Amino acid sequence: MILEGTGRMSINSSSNLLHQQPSWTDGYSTCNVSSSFYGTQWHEIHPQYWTKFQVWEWLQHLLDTNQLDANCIPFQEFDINGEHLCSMSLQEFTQAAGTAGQLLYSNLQHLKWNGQCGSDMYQSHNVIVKTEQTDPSLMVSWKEDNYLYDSGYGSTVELLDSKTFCRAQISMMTANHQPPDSSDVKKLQDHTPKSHTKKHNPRGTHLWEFIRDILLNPEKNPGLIKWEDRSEGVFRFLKSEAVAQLWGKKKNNSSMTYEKLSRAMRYYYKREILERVDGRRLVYKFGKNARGWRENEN
DNA sequence: CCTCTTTTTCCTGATT
DNA sequence: CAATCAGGAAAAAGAG
Repeated sequence: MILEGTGRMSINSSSNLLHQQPSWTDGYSTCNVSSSFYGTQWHEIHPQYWTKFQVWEWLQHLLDTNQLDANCIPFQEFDINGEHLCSMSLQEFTQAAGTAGQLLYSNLQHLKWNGQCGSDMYQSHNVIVKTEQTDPSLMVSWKEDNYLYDSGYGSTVELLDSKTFCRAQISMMTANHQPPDSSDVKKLQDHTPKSHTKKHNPRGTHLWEFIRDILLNPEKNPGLIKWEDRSEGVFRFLKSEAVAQLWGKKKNNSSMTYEKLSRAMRYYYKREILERVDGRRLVYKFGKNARGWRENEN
């Protein structure tokens, strides 16, 4: 049902299978169950919007759930907000947190792309809780993606099960959440800039953000889009139809095409989210109203 | 149910 | 020629 599967496109799964997990932020809106307990917290909004404090909450949470020693993670190294955090590469994480960097990076990537999963997961708060620590297997699963992206010419997007991983993650997250008194968490529940609810869509479900995040995740970007000029925000679609398929998958619309996606992109010109780059096909440039794409943006 | 914004569809025509 | 680019129009989707 959810699958497109219409044999319209060939499934050339033979070529290099690349990982792709396009649906970041998917579950944030629906995962508000715990807000009644703790107020808005780091796990309720996209990492991109975390405050410095929420970044720490997240770090603390990882320490807790993984039963790590506090000195495993140099908090000082993470005196940064979510936007900055999201822009960090695996190398930077490793550099900042040593071996734990791997874990941090993996977890963050998962959060970025998977959000908090469906609300249904959260319901199981105290029911399912399979008490799975972050054992090696789970760590590995985080590193794998939930989707296999086949970048073959036919641009077929094949999705494998993602709920599995979400479930694993949620169970991990909830496992250690005993009653709502858990130490640190509740002390600061006000830090979330609820203000993101300003206009529309507080989370990142917009097309330009989707594009931006593909760009920002080189590890997960199998040559779909490439920076032409990183500092200027100029980028180029390498596989236009493949990106469109990915976008379509995210929107559960199997008939998305680059033709249609590009129309939406063109609407961004007027809003200055994108700037026109003429003469060059498949090339776009982030405009002044696009946020979060710069390397050192704050 | 209504309003406003964003995205999707479709289309005609121009460019590359 | 096939892909893109350009926008106008209008419908569909989402968020409030």
